[in-house]
Amino acid sequence: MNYETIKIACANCNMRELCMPIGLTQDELNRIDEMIGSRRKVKRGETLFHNGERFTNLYAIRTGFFKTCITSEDGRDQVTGFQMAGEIIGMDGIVNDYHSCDAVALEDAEICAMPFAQIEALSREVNALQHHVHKIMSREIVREHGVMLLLGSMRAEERLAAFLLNLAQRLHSRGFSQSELILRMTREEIGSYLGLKLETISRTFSRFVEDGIVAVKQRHVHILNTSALQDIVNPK
Amino acid sequence: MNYETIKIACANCNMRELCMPIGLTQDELNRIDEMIGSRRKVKRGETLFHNGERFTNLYAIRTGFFKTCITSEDGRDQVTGFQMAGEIIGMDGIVNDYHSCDAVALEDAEICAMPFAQIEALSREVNALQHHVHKIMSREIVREHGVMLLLGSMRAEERLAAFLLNLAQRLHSRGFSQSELILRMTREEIGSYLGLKLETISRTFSRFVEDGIVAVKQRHVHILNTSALQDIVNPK
DNA sequence: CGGCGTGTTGACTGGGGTCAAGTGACGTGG
DNA sequence: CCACGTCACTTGACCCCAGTCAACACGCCG
Repeated sequence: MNYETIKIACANCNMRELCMPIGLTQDELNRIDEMIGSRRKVKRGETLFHNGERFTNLYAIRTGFFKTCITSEDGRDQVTGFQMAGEIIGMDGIVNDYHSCDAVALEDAEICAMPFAQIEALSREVNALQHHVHKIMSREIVREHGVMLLLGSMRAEERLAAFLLNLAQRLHSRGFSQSELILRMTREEIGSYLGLKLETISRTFSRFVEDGIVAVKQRHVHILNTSALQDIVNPK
Repeated sequence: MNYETIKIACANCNMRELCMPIGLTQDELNRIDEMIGSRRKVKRGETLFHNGERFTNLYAIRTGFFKTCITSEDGRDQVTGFQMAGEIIGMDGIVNDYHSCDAVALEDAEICAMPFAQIEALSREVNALQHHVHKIMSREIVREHGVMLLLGSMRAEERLAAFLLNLAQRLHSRGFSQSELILRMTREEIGSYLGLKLETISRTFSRFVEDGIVAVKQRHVHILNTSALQDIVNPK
């Protein structure tokens, strides 16, 4: 049996509590299940959608890790976020019916494509779904406020510390260790997200290692002193 | 008759095409009218809502000018946006039922408070309203992507040039001159938004004046050479 | 008229960018 | 299984843009 054809119901998906509203009736869950058009694999390096592509779906990440990035007219690149299992991407496309950023898999991934027209139709009938969609978009707006604060007023050490804490916290809430993590992105991609150059990321990692705050071996990061990181982000 | 009590119907509001979906029937428009709870004045310097306040409404700006800003634990301040007539604010509050930023009037303003619960209820029945709400939130997400690009990869001149062009464009689409504008915010607030210090804003303005790109007299800005500004934003 | 908030300008500093060299991990193909 | 090439990363030297600190100017309002 080809794994790709298995239809895993939302009801049985271990990401459900992250990407679906809670407290749905069985009937409502079934209807959402029907809405999910296709589950698809995206190989590392492939794009799930790209700038200029017609918008039709939101995507729920089942497994894997993505980055989203925009490119300005003159070729500047900016990573706007890193997304992991249970998170929803594609909302940039709603406003103009075209995506305005690229979503690239940083490791092999599986996603659920959810036709947005059907999300809208169903959320007219299932209040919890409607409110959930609003919350997801609001959450993204608030997250971006935080990134603006980081980009607008933090120094390199503070940015990287905040980045590591955020990643660790999100991984932890998915059942992974809160102190050990594997970076799925390059130093350059971290730098782009944080508004820094890759050399600065590298140097800042080295300083953290010197100070005994983290241990770094390639993309394996071990956070040795969480509160020191927190003190860097929020100097008293 | 007290002006504050006048109820101006959405149907007659000259901001309608900016904050409302187009193509509504008269009946739908009337229902939206009923939804608008209160029209209220906010004096310059007053806050419309603030961080930590319970979220109940979205607000449509009828007249006036606002800034939204967040404050980090250690007291850092970041202006996350400037909003003008026809724009909707308050969407940060949806995700947690509490606002996570402050909205401060930079000039005397009038707003329409729209109870979000009623927006949700009505948008279950009026498809155009539902889609409009989604588009507004998506637009905000995309706008913030642009700010991230600006903060993450632009130099001071580029940031200020992009800021001025954006302001001028938005004012122009509201029927104002596309070359003359009055800044409603201080240099410090511009700086906060652009991730720069007020001295840098001041110096960059001076350089633009030297180069004959703009004329500046206090908060009155006259854009003399739009394409020069565009070249600064997008160096070829 | 005087005081304060806002803006301008100068001198100096420093954090992060730039450029360059070198190292190490990994995958591919012989 | 090893040689090689590529890509990612690290580190150093130097530079420059924006931050910092400080003095001063201007306009507004009491």
